[in-house]
Amino acid sequence: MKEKITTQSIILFEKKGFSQTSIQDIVDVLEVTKGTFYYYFSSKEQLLMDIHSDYITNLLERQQLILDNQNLSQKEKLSRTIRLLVTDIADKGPSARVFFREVRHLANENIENIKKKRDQFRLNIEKTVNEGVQQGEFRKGLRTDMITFGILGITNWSYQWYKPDGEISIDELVEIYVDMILKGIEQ
Amino acid sequence: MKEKITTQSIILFEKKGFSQTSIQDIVDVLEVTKGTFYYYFSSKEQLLMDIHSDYITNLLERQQLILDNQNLSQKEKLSRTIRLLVTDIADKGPSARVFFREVRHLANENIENIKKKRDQFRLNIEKTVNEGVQQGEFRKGLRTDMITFGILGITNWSYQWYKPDGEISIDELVEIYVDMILKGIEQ
Amino acid sequence: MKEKITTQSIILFEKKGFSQTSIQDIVDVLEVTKGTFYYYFSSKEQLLMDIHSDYITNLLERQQLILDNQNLSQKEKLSRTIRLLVTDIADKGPSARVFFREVRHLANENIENIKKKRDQFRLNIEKTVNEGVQQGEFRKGLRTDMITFGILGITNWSYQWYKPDGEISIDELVEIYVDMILKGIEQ
Amino acid sequence: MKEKITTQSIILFEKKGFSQTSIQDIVDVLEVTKGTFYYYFSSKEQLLMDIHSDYITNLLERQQLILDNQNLSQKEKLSRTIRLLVTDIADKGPSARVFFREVRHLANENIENIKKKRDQFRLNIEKTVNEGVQQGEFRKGLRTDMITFGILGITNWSYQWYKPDGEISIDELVEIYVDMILKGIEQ
DNA sequence: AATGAATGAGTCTTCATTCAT
DNA sequence: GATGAATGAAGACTCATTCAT
Repeated sequence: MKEKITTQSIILFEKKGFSQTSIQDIVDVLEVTKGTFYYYFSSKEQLLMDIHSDYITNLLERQQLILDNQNLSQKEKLSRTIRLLVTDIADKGPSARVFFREVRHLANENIENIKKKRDQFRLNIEKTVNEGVQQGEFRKGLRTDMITFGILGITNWSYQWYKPDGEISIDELVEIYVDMILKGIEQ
Repeated sequence: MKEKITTQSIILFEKKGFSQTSIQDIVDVLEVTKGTFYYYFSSKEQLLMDIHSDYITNLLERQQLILDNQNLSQKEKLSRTIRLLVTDIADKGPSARVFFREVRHLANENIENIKKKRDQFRLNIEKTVNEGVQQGEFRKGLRTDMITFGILGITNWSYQWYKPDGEISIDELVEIYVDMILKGIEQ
Repeated sequence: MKEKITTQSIILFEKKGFSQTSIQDIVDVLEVTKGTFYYYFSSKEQLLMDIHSDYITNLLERQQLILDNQNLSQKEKLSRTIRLLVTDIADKGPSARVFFREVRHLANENIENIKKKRDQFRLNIEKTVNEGVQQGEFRKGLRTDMITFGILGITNWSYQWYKPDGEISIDELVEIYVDMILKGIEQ
Repeated sequence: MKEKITTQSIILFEKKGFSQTSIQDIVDVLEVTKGTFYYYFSSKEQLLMDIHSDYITNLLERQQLILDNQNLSQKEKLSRTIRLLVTDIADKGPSARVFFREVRHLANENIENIKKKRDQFRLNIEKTVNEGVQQGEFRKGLRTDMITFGILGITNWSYQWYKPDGEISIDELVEIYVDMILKGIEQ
């Protein structure tokens, strides 16, 4: 039941936004009562926290798998990280969108842990770019921190406009963005 | 008074979010009463509509000035458009952030006009890139629609993380992003 | 309206207790809506605070009138204070009972001011007894602080059992208690 | 387990009040579940009833022991009854406080039996005073019913203010009150 | 003897909105 | 132009209670 609530909440939060989704909305779909919700979650915010925490934790784990692979060039690592983010639109679209949109609704105590992991993910990308620079794969003199924000901008913004049933496939999109980004920073 | 309400609302919407800001919050700061608010605006959503409308209209106008300049190459037009977007963070930060974050709260009737202008802005960029391709400034075979979303991703995402009092200036940031984007798509 | 809400609340708090009385109960009787309640009071506890504050402030004022009268002996001052408390059962029964019963529901921030006045009232009695001892009206060696608690016990407890339409009048009760107390402590 | 629940409930009821204490609060401390509670008690009110019933039954028994002692004067009987009540603050503080404060939460059906015993306790005191009057220990013409309420006021009120770790001991307090009361009513 | 899941009615509170003045 | 009073619908959350296991 806890899982059913989480799943349903993600769908509703994505569709209507966190603020616009009431507990009643959630439990109505599941045909249970509000009491049930509060049996599993201490508050609406706690639920959002769980969603965020699950998502970023999983994302970080998958990023780590890429980084741990010693055989990959930095270009390849960066490509795969971009692919990771973009393919999540199709695979975990709602979770991902909720994750990127509703941070604001996490109060200070809760947000710290999430924010730390979020920063970790970003810093991992920055490190990859840095090493790419040192190893001559990317241009010298890049502001790698700003470049990293640029990369995240491209990928994360796609959560705003990408329609899974639109005219372009995820694979094509990944290719286009990888191409644009690598050309943008390589020697 | 109408202007004071708008200005104050933008500040509060940016700080706390649209949903989390009550009419009471707004009028409290201005030391007037809720009745006053409803004298000038028919609803909370109408106010948000006005803010969005003002912002996108102004943005479009300034974009048009760039596009109308016959002496500029497409690269230059694109650079200036990027500059336009990024400098707004510093100059119109709150408005811009409200614009990019709170679209969701506009109901269908209101959103059409805004959306049309928003799309227009994007299509203007796409057209610039297209012409750049035709004139040999940018690579052949680019999916210019996706590239455009990528460019917007880079610029708009900066509204999420840029701190005006941080270690990097707007001008430096513009330079970095123009460089990254142009390198990413030029011949 | 604010006054009507206060008056009605006192009646209901006395009859059913603070916890058992809902805002709905209060506004139902007045045939207004809950919104109205919250237009005048920021919370249920705030209302209780107001009730307590009004009561103790008024009680202190009337006590002060007695103490300021230079012509009275300490015995007389004490008699009049006892009369003050006991007659309030008839005159302000509900307020008084709410005051003596529902202190517990005031959270820490609110209670301080009330508590201070409450203590002031008690200390005023203690001072009267003390002076009575010094002037030879009351016995030497009395623990005047404990005696004061005893006096308050007698009077305040009457709020628990006294029935205005019972077989004994307030005036008779005052006489009995004044007699008992004075005999208990005089030379 | 039943006893553990009762003991723990008394502590919590005293600290937070009956209404403010949830079944969850009680079972949390005992590290059992709500089901367990309802295995032993049919309702929250039933539990409160049990607590009241236990307390007053025990109090009555101990009072009876005093009254049955043929060798005691009425003064002595009264003294011992006062001592009985006041020492309970130290010995059974929480139970006693719950008993004196939370009567209100007993609904009509339950309260009858308790009330009868409560009245019995009071009437036993009244009878002692009456006999004291007849035997010339106390003054003629006393309204013994009101005097009894006065005595109970003094003792019961001490449950409101007495701090076990304060500057006065129970024994001293008993002495002071016995003195005050006896002087107040004796020949 | 005890649990864990679920209920449902109720609680306080918020807030956009209306309207007579 | 602006106010102050009032509304009413909705929101998050609590909690005593039930019951199959």
